[in-house]
Amino acid sequence: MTVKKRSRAKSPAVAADADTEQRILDAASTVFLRRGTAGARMQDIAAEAGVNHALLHYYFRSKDRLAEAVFRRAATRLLPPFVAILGSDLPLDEKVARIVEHELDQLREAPYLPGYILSELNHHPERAAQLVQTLAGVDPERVRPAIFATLARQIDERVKAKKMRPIAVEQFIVNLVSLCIFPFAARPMVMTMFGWGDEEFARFIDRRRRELPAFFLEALAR
Amino acid sequence: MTVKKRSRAKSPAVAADADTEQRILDAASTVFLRRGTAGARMQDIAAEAGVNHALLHYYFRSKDRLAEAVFRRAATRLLPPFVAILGSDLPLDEKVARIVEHELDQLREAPYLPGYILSELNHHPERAAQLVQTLAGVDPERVRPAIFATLARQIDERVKAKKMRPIAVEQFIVNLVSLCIFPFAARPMVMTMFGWGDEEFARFIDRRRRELPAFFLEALAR
DNA sequence: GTCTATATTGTGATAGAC
DNA sequence: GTCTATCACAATATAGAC
Repeated sequence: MTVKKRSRAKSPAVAADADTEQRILDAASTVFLRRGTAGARMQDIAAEAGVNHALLHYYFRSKDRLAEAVFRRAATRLLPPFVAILGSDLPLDEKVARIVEHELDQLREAPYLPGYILSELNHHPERAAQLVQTLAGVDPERVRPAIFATLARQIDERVKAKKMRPIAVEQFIVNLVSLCIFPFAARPMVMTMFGWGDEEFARFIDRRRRELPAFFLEALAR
Repeated sequence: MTVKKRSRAKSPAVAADADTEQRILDAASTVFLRRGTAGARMQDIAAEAGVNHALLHYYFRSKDRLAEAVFRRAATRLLPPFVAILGSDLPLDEKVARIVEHELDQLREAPYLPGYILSELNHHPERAAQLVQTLAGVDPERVRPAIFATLARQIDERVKAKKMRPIAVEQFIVNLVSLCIFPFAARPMVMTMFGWGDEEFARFIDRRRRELPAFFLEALAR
């Protein structure tokens, strides 16, 4: 059960090709994100990385550990920026605008990310807890109230100023995340339903990036 | 390659216990929805159904066919009502209200459905086409324009009456679907992030069911 | 129709040469 | 570090008795 610690002091002189461990991790991300953890084959990952499949075990010991590394990296890319913006002291409209722009820009480059994360969390809900800790770096019990307090105060101020209808913080967050992430998670369905190819979907997202902040903020205005 | 047609004329006299094929399909749904198609094991399905695993092959021949049957059934439950309401001649606000109520009621009973559908479609995008045909019963090229035309007309009328800001039909639909379905697809994440158990999530959905129509319609009002 | 027993792959993982 | 060869077992699938 003890984890064998390998010494991996790469001599920079030989590094003509990219770091192998990194290449494997990249390949694993590609395959896991497309096929899902359970559906992915170690052999396919090895082929994608252009290495022998024995090397995957040399570097990551087991499929489970490799999958965990990929999941951790994927989650780290998706959530922390969101939390950072939401917990900042920017004005509310600015937060919304930035989140929409950032998420849509990010996901345009990695459209499989949302589907993969949601899929993994549905099949392995226990990883959600680990995820929250990873993204916070600390106990979520301490991070959550901080974001909530800031956000709740901002909402409350706008409500008091009669510029906004009341809304619970949780509903606010879920609405915003839904509108940003779902279109990518449902990309195959959306494209088929509308009879789209990649370009049409890209244009759809472009437009969404421009119009979504107004849509969202208008929903709360009064 | 020919599919062996079995004769399955059940004598109603003996049907003390439930139809076995149905029991298997139900069990398969349960397991596939929780574990995903690739992650599910035929043995687990057999155990869940309380039958020998050889029977799964007797009734459904292979895991692939069983998975397809489950997927078809799941998709049939999720989408047709949505399309039906959207394509009806109800007034626009009524459509929104009914969709929200119906979807949230439905998904409260089957919370794994959205995650499962999205997951399967991400891993097997080719099934999306089959899905659209299944739900329409006919060529989607004929069904899509009909819904679009009705909806576009309704939106246009409200815009002309200065009661609504312009919005593309596609964005309208995706926004509505996002707000209804995403919270369930992201249920494990939402519950963990907010530190919720089942009851808190249920209350969250209850509240959402009441407030979402207004939120959505206000977003479009002017 | 339902079971037991068995065949047949597919796939993760390791040993050991280089 | 990287490869070849091989193991061990899990999982789908089938044969055949009842």
